[in-house]
Amino acid sequence: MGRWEPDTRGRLERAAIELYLEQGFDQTTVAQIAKHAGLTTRTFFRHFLDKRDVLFVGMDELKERVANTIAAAPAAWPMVKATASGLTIAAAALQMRRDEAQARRSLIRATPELRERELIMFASVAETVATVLSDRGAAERAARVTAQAMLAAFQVAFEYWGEHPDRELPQLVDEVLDELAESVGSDD
Amino acid sequence: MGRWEPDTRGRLERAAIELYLEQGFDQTTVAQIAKHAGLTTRTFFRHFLDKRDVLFVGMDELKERVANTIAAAPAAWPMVKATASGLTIAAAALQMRRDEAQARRSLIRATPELRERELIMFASVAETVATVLSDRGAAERAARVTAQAMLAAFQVAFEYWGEHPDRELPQLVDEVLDELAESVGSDD
DNA sequence: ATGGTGATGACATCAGATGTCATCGGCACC
DNA sequence: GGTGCCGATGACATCTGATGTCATCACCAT
Repeated sequence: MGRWEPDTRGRLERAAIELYLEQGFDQTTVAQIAKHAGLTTRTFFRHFLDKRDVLFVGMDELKERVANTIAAAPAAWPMVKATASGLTIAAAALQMRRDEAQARRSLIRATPELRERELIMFASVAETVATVLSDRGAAERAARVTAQAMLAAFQVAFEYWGEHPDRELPQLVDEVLDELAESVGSDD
Repeated sequence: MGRWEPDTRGRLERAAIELYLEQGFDQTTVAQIAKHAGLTTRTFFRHFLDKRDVLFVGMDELKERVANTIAAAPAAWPMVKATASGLTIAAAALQMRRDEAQARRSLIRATPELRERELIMFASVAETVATVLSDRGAAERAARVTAQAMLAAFQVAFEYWGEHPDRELPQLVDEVLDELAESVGSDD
């Protein structure tokens, strides 16, 4: 697709992340990013919704994979088991890019604007998961609360992973989900 | 405190909400709000962090009330029961200002920027609750996931309340928490 | 009355975001 | 191999949110 130098989008993405890590998100202007990539400000905004968008590319695809995994789970599985299988896929994907994922997480934690965007992303995944669970036959409100709560558990595991980078994220997700079951379980 | 016309902050708040409802959040400029209140743009930003802040004043106080309620719950109560008591307080407070709360919710749902801010607010409450639960002696990670998951349930109830304005929010919170216990309970 | 204090106005500036139009390269089609 | 269309980019303009700076004014204590 590149008419001049190829891979416009990729160049912008790499330039942005490099500058964000170097001098911080707030201190980096879109003009700097564009110049660093040999392009113009206007072109940056043709490829990304806003300055934050750069750090969340690929999340839509991951969301799709989670949704497909849950949808493909055996119909006999209860909601939690099907959902857990989807979350494990996501955790494994992040684990494979550990250093990159941790670096992005650090950036996001250091910048409220980015944290907002991250929360929107998680909420979007939760909504999608809830829809998939509904389609599997679950009651809508129960599907929503299950999806939201399990995504919350995923976030806690993700956060814990940031504090213990040598642990394995999929394992942490399992542990936190167990803790959730124990604490809010109806046997309490 | 008012040197010229009194209640600067209140006038700005009312002007902002009026204009947001009249012509939408995005279509309203800070200059319009300030002019409508007989003040200047600069003064608006002296009283509010940003354009969105106006719609979330009072939430800090509500957060404090929730935290205090949980902290004051009998030490023998399990995490979920103590947390539920705090959430019920919040639900009752919102129920008392039903029309106002619903109007704000509609505005927030119509504007992604505001949704982001709402999620930050919920996350902040969840963090605070997790800290309180930790202080009560719960294991930290279990406290975090319990707080996050129960706040997620609260959000689902709040959302459902928007779709069924005649239901009582505290009752809905109870119902959704029951659904959560049933679905993620360790007896599954 | 008088000087201090804190809130406000007036002005300037910067960055994010968006619209508009010209331009340039590649591609299909003739 | 020319010709013209289409999509991506550059150049320019503009709007608005946000922030810094400084003067000014009312109120208050003394």
